[in-house]
Amino acid sequence: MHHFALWVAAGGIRGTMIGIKRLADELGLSIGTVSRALNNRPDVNDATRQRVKEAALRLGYVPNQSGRSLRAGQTGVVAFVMQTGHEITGHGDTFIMGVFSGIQTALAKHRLDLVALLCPSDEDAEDYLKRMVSRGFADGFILSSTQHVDRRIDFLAERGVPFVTLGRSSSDAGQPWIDTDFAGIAEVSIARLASKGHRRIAITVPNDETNLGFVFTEAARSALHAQGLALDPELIFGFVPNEASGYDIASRLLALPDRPTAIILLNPGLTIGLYRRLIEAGVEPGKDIAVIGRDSPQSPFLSPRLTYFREDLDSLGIALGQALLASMPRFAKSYPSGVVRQVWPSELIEGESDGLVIR
Amino acid sequence: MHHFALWVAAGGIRGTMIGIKRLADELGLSIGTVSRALNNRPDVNDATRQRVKEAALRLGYVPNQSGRSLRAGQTGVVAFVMQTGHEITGHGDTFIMGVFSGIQTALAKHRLDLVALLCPSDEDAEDYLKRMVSRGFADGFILSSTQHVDRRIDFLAERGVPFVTLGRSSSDAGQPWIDTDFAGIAEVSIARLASKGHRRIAITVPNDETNLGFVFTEAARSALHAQGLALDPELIFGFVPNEASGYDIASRLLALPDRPTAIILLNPGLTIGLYRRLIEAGVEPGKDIAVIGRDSPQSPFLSPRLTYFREDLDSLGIALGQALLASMPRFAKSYPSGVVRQVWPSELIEGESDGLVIR
DNA sequence: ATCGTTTCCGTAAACGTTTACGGTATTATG
DNA sequence: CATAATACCGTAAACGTTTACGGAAACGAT
Repeated sequence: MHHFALWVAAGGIRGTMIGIKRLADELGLSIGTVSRALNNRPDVNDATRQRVKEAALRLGYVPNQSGRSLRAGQTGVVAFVMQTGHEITGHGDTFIMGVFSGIQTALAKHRLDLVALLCPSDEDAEDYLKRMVSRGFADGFILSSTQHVDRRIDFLAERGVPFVTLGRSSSDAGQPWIDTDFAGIAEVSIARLASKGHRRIAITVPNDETNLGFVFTEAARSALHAQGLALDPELIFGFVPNEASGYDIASRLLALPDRPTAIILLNPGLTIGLYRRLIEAGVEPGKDIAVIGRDSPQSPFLSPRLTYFREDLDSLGIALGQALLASMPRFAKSYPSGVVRQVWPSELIEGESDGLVIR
Repeated sequence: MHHFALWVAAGGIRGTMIGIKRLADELGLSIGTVSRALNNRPDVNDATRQRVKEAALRLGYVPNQSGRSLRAGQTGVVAFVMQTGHEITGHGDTFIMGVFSGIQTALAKHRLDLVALLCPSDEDAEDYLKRMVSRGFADGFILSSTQHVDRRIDFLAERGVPFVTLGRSSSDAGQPWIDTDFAGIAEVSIARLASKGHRRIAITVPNDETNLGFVFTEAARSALHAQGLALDPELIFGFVPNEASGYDIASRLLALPDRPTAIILLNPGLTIGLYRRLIEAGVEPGKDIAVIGRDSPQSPFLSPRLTYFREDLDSLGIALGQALLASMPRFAKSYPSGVVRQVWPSELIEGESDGLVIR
């Protein structure tokens, strides 16, 4: 049986932590020599180095991060900042996981670790970031869900902290960013719909100040213009990034006196809610209305098959990671100079959901 | 215009970092007094304390984390450990975000920060954890996706590091855990199906060594036994936690000479893939086969409506956070003693997908 | 006025690293 | 053999905090 009565971890972290001093004692060496041996400094005997490394491995010694970063002024950590709850919501977990994976492959070359910083939903995003930066939590930051005006960007730039953003912003401190190619999405989808005779095309934009809403609205406007169409304000549907919002949008759309014949869903989460509501109303996607969406784990499995835009998230993550590395003084030399500010292409996966042709 | 040519962050982190020394100089005080003032120690004049706090706020001073944790031997950080890619996959992002939110409310009382540690998919999970623990990254750890035998548990217990696991394991070091009530899910769903006349009920279990597969298999076996039924090995479908796997399971199921009349999906991601494949084959969920699933953001919007089990993730997260706090020496006194090892109840949401009645 | 308390603050050590510097053997050079 | 160069290692300072300790005022009581 186990000691159910009082399970309080024995010594906390420090209790059993094995430090460089302990390792040095074990070897009969000074801590200086041990440190140099482990860090592959030139002025240490090869035999000694082997001996030290062997002992370190045997005793499970790993340099204490606090000590190291205090001395070096750097942490070896890169932080991806997101907000609990309302962040990647609607994209499904594969979105963020794909990006993470890419970032990590970029960071691995320099033995940097990626962690996700979770801003509580009841704390101000800017305050939280300030706290984390000032505390010296990481050597570089990756910001997501960038706002139209985003004071976090100004703050980081002013502090001289290396950072990149996933998503551009009108707050521009000259920092690198990578963003979805919303212009491309607008052009391709609207041209496609227009060629099928659609003239009333609805779009969806976030309800809040997320910057992509501004970007996409403009992109859609000019794409429509290029087809000789106008953007009807009545056909701009605000959303929050979840499934219920898609359901709600469908309701509003169906209630319209002059219904659109097509809709472009900017957020993947919307799709299934919209589908559900349409089906309830006996309106079949692809047959009675055209729907174009974004990628999510569910996208390939919807019935009727969804037409959607897909991005290569892994390579996006790699680019994002490299952009950050290029702006970190230590690593900049290994990367081409010049700020990365790049829209990332989307590929159109053709399904049945936009099959409707207006004669 | 901006300086596009060479955007390398100015001084890195340290360059502009304002430390306690700087703050003390500014105030004409010693660093000791400043520190005491900020930490609400009794032996400092109230007027001085106000002056210090005001100046700290004005200058944006935040104690450097490395210095602080080096001195105190604690970091003020709790780490949720997950694996990039294969972790929460299939559950949708609301699952993990709900849990995070709960954990954070529990931690907020003690001003602890929650971060997510992302083990790269190409690194061994145990090695990664060892690295993070030894480096002193956090004061406490929350492990997820526990394996049937999970050496991480033994390691943490041996090191005396406070930790809890989300999901039990056969590796038992007496640590606290919280897990889904798989027995309850098995009993309720199987009793429900049996009462509708089902006798060939298929179940799904993870392909890998994830512990919940072992737990659920046994739970299902005894729940079936209670209904006078047996668990047919042919009706145990292995899965990986994603949508494509659900599609695949449906294919295998349809190809069976003696098809099951019902299936229980243990992972939410499977559902939509299974639905898709069934619909392709002209087999309608709820009419031609009974399907019971788990909660995901999509669950309420599937057609036909899914019958599924839902958990209150926020309260689960709170309990998980409190369990961890109770095992941390600093905070244990604020929490009831006794190890938390708890299965978390699920609620059945009735839909149409299990409507099929066998006469 | 003396002495004991209390209040407040400065000093310095410690946490675990890394690294500049200096010192002692060892080897090379004349 | 004497000297210079080299190889290797120990010493100590520094990073930014927190906190035990001690000291100097200010205050209270006798």
